[in-house]
Amino acid sequence: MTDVPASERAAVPERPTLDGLEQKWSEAWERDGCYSFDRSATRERVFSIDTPPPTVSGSLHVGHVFSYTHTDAVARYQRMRGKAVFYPMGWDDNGLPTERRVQNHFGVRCDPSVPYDPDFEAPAEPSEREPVSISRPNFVELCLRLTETDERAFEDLWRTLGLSVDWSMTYTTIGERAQRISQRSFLRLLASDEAYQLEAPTLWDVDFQTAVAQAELEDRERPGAMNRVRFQTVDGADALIETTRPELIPACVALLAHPDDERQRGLVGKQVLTPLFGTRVPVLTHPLVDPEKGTGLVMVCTFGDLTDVVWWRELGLPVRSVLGPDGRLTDVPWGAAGWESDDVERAQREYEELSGRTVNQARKRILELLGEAGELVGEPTQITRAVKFFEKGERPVEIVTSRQWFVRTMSHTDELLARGRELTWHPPYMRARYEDWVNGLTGDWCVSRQRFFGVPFPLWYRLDGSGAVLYDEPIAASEQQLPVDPSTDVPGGFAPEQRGEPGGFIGDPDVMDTWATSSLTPQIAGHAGEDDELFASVFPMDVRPQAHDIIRTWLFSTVLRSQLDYGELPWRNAAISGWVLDPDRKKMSKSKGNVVTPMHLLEEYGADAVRYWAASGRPGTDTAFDAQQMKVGRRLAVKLLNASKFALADLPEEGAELSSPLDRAMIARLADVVAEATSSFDSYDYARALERTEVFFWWYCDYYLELVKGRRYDAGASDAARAGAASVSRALSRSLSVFQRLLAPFLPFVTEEVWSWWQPGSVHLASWPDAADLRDALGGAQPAHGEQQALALAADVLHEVRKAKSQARRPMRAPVLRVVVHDTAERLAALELAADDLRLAGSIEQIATSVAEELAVTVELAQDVSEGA
RNA sequence: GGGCGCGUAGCUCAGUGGGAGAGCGCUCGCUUCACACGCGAGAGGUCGCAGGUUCGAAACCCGCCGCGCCCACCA
Repeated sequence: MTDVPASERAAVPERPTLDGLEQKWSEAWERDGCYSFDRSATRERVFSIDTPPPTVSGSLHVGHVFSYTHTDAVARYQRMRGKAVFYPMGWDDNGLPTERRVQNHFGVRCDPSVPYDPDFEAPAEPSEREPVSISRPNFVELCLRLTETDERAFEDLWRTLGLSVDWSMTYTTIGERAQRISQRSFLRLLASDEAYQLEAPTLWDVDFQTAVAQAELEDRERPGAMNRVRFQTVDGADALIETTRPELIPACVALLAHPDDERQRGLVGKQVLTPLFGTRVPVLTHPLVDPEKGTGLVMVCTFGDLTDVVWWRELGLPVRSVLGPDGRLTDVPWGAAGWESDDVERAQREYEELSGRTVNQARKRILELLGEAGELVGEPTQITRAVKFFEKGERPVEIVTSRQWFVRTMSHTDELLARGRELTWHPPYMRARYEDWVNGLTGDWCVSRQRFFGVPFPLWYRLDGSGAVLYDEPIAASEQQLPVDPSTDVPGGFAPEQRGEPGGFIGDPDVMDTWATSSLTPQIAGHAGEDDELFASVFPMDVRPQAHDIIRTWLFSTVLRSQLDYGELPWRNAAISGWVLDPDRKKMSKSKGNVVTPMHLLEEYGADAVRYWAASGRPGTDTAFDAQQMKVGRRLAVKLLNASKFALADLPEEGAELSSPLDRAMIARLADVVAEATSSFDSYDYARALERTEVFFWWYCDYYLELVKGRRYDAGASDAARAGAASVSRALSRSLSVFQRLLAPFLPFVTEEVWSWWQPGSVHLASWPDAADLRDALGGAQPAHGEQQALALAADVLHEVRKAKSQARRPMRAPVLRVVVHDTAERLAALELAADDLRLAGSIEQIATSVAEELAVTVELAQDVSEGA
């Protein structure tokens, strides 16, 4: 700690205030490059953060403020520990939400087959009629234009909140670097056979008409009807099944029973005819069939749900697909190979009633047809069941056969589980979510999406002489070309005119799953493969902060990509934050309409106050939104202003000694608090660090300051009094410096303000307080046990005196004739060390003592007597 | 169905083997020389229920109940 000459100190304001601190200091930090990453630092001196890039097209809400404050507190702590903190910001701007907004806002539609138009101007007004078809690069340009405003709104918020981000390191997930790195990583996966394409049953959203991944599914409760339907064996026996999806009867490929189900024994091995369509399907067995469910006999279709896929694959069943990518039933060639029927004419006739209809329409119609044919047994049962939805979708996902790109995960699950155990989780139990997810994976990661605003696959395909696509011969871009957009760029060896021509080429029309890019944030932020020096100094990163709901997506996929690219973890720690719940303990979400936007909170309570509320939420724990806590935070900030003003009114003389017992004892306690805050921060428990600091700070203001105030004002009467006053001054400047720094990670604005009153430079670049230094300041020897007892006992007695005055309805400065303290001889001896301070603090004329088993205090007010406990 | 977490004062929560705590809210008091954006004091709890281990359990073990989240092959 450096004492600055009084002439160079900023004056302590007459009336300190929190107003305007956000703007004043965020401008100063930007101007001074306070949070610039020190590129000269080697890896050991770096603390690197894999910042979550917020989805900029989503709404800003207090949940953002909550978790980003947690990370910022840790970042500020590490910076004060002397680390070069690598803390970039990213914007997640690629993906579906942006696409939808661009389509509506500009009245355009992306068509990857349209060539790029460099002179394209977006329509000023969206067309009333048909949307304009534009090329993918043009569409992406519009997306970028729209996201720019969103990103500014986020940046404003982050600056007002006081995130100590190095804004020169900002990246976007659709930016050129992100595209290049995503494409490069993909090409390498392709070369090492970790990426492959396959035509297979794929989870499919019929509205967006794109493949989706297992990780993007969620269950929603939906009402449905369970229908009992009659199949018949060729010799006329009934085989009853129950189904919620009768529209898939034409796609039925088998009936299944459990191998041990006696009731079905007569049917197993036989052929049955599908109702209405007369297709012969076998009755087989599979252990996954639950004999307790329905009739014990289940229909397998291609494909009604994921279980169908399992049965289809394991039993080697044929594909009979009736569902198109738009969610409507397609035409079907009854009588052709694979579509055999005992009554082709009838099958055609019945199916014409369904063809072209949506799933729901077809379901309704086939139930009528089955009813008319007498194949419906009994009344349908109304049930509620969980149905799989794409998390951003509006209709249930279907399973459609299509050609997609996959990244291998199933062959790496053991490595992924091992990496999960290497990673330090905060809090530790969050690892279970990761392990559950890895253990529950059922297939490789489908990374291709039939969308537009994303990173394209850097691939083209040859066309044969008839113009058919030769998917098995992809032409990969070279790494030097990246990033490429195959819908516009041309592969080596071809001319632009050959696009789409027989013998020519065609670009891969798909883009990558948004997580395929987000899973590379450490590489993107660290400029992997493009700035080797930087990347080496930040990777593997120290910490990934994120919320628990995206462990299965973001965290998992990042671990996977790092494992595939480098064979190691992308970071050492995962700091998992909870959610912000509304006061009714429901998750805040746009759809529930319970979202609280943060900007007005920052204006009303101040950034430090909002941060205080956020930092009180413990790692991993969901926290209810509570404006009351922000008021408490504001109180703390105001208290720091005033306590600082008090302490700085009189800085210590050169050579002032910490001679007084209470001062020494307080400093010793403070050293313990520093030690605890430090170890809490080291294990990412910012909330504990704050709580311990705060509790002690309030005690310090309420008891310590009151106990020593009198001695401080009483300076000058004698040598002893001067020494006593000098000791207070020394203790105040010591302790205040420590409090200001302990609170700096949480309340960056007010701490910077009070620091500026008496210290050079930024508090955020000052060194974190050190418990050993504080103890050294006591002259080597720890305060004696008696000094510690004196402080505790003086506080207890002061409390009793205040109680007596309060109960007598007298002012706190009302004089006390006599206080009798009853306690053990040892403790009474200790109290003697604090007697002078106590007398001044309590306006006490005389302190008498009496030996007793335990503490009791008698207070005699002037003209009044009151008993204490 | 499996897993994880939680259950302590009206509210939000801390407390991992030995005094049941904090803040807010509530009540009462105090124009106190850092702070009325303040200060002081007080009331308020069967620590979800039941059993066990222990000299001693809010904490450790077993079971149950309730809430939340994640996962699942929900026909």
